[in-house]
Amino acid sequence: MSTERYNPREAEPRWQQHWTDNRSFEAKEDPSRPKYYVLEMFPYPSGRIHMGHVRNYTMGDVIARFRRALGYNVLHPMGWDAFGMPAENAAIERGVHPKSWTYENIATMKRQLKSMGLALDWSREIATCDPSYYRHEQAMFVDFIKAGLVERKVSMVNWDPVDHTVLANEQVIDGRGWRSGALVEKRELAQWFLKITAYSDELLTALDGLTRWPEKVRLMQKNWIGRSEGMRFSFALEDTNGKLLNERLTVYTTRHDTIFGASFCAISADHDLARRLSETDEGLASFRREVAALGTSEETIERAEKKGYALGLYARHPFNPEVKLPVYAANFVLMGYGEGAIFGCPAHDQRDLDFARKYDLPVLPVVAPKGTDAAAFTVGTEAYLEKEGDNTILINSQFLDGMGVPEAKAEIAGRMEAMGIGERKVNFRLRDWGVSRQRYWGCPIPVIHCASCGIVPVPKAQLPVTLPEDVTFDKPGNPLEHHPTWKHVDCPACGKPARRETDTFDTFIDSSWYFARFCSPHADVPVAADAAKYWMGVDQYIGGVEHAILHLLYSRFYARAMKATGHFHMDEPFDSLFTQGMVIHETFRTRTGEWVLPADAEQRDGRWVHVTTGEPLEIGGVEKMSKSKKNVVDPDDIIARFGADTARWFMLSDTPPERDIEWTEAGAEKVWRFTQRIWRLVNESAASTDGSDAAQSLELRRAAHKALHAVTEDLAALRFNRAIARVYELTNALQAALGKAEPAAVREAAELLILVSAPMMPHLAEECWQALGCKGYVVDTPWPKADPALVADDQVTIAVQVNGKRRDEITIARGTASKDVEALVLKLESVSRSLEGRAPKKVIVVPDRIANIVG
RNA sequence: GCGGGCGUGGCGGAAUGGUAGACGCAACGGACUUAAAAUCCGUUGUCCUUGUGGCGUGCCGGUUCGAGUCCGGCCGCCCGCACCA
Repeated sequence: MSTERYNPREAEPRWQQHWTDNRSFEAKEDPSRPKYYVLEMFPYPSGRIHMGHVRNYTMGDVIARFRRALGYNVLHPMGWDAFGMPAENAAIERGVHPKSWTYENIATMKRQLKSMGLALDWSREIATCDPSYYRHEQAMFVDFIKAGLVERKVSMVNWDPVDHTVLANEQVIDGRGWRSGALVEKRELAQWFLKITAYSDELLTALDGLTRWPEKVRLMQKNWIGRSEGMRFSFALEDTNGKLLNERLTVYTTRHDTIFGASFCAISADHDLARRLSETDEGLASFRREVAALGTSEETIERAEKKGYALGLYARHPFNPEVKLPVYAANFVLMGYGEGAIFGCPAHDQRDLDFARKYDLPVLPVVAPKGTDAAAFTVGTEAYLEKEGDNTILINSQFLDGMGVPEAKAEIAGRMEAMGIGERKVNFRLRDWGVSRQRYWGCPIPVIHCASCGIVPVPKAQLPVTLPEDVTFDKPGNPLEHHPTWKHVDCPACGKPARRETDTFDTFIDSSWYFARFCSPHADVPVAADAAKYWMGVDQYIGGVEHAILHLLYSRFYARAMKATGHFHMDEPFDSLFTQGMVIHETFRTRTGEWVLPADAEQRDGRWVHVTTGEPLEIGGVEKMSKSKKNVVDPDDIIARFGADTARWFMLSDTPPERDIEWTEAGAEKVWRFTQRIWRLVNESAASTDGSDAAQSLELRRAAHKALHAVTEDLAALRFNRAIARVYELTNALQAALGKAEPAAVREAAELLILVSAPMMPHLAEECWQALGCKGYVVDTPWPKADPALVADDQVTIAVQVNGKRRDEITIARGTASKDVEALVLKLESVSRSLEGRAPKKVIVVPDRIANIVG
């Protein structure tokens, strides 16, 4: 057979053109057909696509093509998360305008994505930096203001001193800015907030309904929202002389049962009381400065020592007037949670214990395992925390003695409520979402500040508020603030000179509703209801786990906020979520420690050296591909050398999609050879006309239909690596049968091989389809149906065990009755030998699987 | 510290409580070739006394006719959150 090699470089662009000309992937609403919306997290146009994109978009594409073949009306759109700081950094570093930088990147990346042969509907392409997109974002924000979902408050913010902007709590990682890596400082600023906390409970409880989300992601969100049930109550305060003040101290606790173990109270350094007292107490003022300096910095992370400053105030114990609890300002009490004030019970809280030991405060255990002698039970340097299964009771606690913890909590809550000093209260860890950013390349916040009218939303008729293009980046901070004219406008309410808001939105807002915009990307409302009702929710959403909290939580909130303002109809936009693993690669570095690109490393005489310098290289760990470690490969290179199908197939083979996959050159070459093997095999199949072995034909047909059946199930469950293993099996079976099986069987197997591999290698499939002389195109061919009679064998080989150890196997007709199997196995010589003369006590038969003789 | 996940050949990994190691890679042997590459055929968990054999899914124990899978306890690795009262 002298078939020419398959040439992806020639074939792939040709098929891509065919699909484009054919408008194969443009989606139209069609209520008569079942829809399927598959979406991958859209990319930030950073410059070029990376292998992580290749993996992510390949997975989505396989699903899109598979569902389409199954008869679904598939929506598979693509767009650009186009606002963000790298564009401004490019402007600062290279003098390019953020807009042109962004659009050039989009052009490059679009070309790259097209070269992957993705089944995308490009007619729905959106870019979040386009006014036709962000005008709707602004309009919805105005509606959010009216609906009370927006708040402007002065608050302590996380200030990134490198990027000169505010960060949300979610964007501070280990005390550093998520993008700049700079140590975050605390500052007080007036900021715009979206009231995500209004939905805390709702966002939490609705997680239970997201049954097709990874359990891990649901848990992460659950912990992030952080619901806790406790009590808010207040202490009477007195001064050093025992004089009652006309001010009470309110604290939050989840352990009100331990109230008799209280030995101090502590308030945050930012607490209102501490602020006021520091005006006259220089020691306190300096303590407050010290705490502020620590802020969210590294030292805090490394568990700064517990420190406090005694305020000279005492809290009266609500049930024991004899006991006075000294009140401290303390560095470990957070202003943002609960009341910013606590009571300390050292025996049962490690932080409180550390604090008490330092300041020599009493440590009185009040909870102990049942049966413990209360007088003898002490706590040393480790607080006693009850573990699961501990049977604990209250001790040293007057009227609570002998009660269990839940009972004691109920008792205290009841008494405090009766006394009118407190009530049960649910608290959340989740904070409101600060959305103001002091940056240029973002969506302008559509608000005007007027000296007489206050804050005035921009009237919808005046939207969009577009970004000025004539900006400079020669000084730090926000170019919008420096712009000579842009911020000066007349107040829409009174007409007097006023000032535009110069903050822009956090870019997470842009990505919190794009999935809905894709339903009607050209509509003159944010989301056209009919289109959204047809296409939403997203049947399969795919992206990295790194978005498990931020993007996915914001989107869930946004859906609700849009619903509340009439822009959307559902709460949960993503029916099914899949988080794929990263692409990892070996790292190389020189003796001097400089990272080297894999493309510049080569093996000579078993040693790794630099391609041009010949310098010896050390092989480092296999790590996530990153520019800093230079262990990246360029998708363009791979596609140019091997073709898109090879890159796609590699990304799906061997490793389960949720795990990290290691890219290797050798692996890519193997896949490339496999594409040639399929090509050769299909051509040989087309020419195979003289086989006549009926048994081989049946065997091949069985193999083909089994493979089809298995691939169908595996793709539906996103088990791409298993689907691919089944394709290899079919390839092997076809190869073995060539020249022996009848031409019809060979042809059928070849056709099925093409069709089941098509979602993964669409170009090669089309090319093979033509080579085999089939009608039409693979892209228009429905997914085949496996013949059940061929999928199930009529003979099965079952294992025969004696006392759970495999001793033999027998081949019997499928569905043989248990009693017949039993009779059969008891006659086996291997069985009687293994029984060593004992009589069989019992025989367990699992039909078509196994027989186990107990004796 | 809290929460979660994972430990299977030389490697990536298969395995509804039912024949552990599918499939791929690597390695080895052979065919073809002047030679190499490519391709094709075969072997490959491990041990021994090579059998109709023993052992084997991180370690220890349990449930079961039967455990990689379920339960309990360790060990190791990975991830998320982290002074949240």
